[in-house]
Amino acid sequence: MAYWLMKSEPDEFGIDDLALKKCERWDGVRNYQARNFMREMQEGDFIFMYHSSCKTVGISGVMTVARAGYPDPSAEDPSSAYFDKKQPSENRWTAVDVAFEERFAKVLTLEKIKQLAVNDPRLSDLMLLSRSRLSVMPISHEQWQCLMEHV
DNA sequence: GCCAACGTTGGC
DNA sequence: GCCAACGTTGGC
Repeated sequence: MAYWLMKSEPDEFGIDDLALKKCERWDGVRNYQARNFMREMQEGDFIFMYHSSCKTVGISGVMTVARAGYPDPSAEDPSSAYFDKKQPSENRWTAVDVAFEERFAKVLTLEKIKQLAVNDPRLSDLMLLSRSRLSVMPISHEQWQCLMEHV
């Protein structure tokens, strides 16, 4: 059992959208490190959904991995915004399916997480705070518990 | 909308 | 294989 965090822009697809749809493909990731983490995901793993580039930035809820990594169909689809123009034939990219688990009553904001990290050594190596542009990252069990205590 | 951070591309 | 140019992410 592993824990992860994935970023999404809620104007595109947020926790409310997932709550309605229950299950959705998570595609369009075009960064190697993020992709490699997605390839490690196992069915049943827990994922924080993180809302970025929006009014209230932070963790908005919990998802689970419904289907482990598989070739991302959007990379081969010329009509997709995520079409891989360089190498459409050798699908380099990975998608997973995610299932809705929980929507937090209040977003656990980035601001709050930064505050918590000042005093709680469990959060000292949270990748969210050190790797600003990484959109998929692992979360340790300790970090997960610590963050859940403040939801 | 600005801009810092940083990943990717491509010339050499 | 270096590194400058370029493009994208994401907080503010």
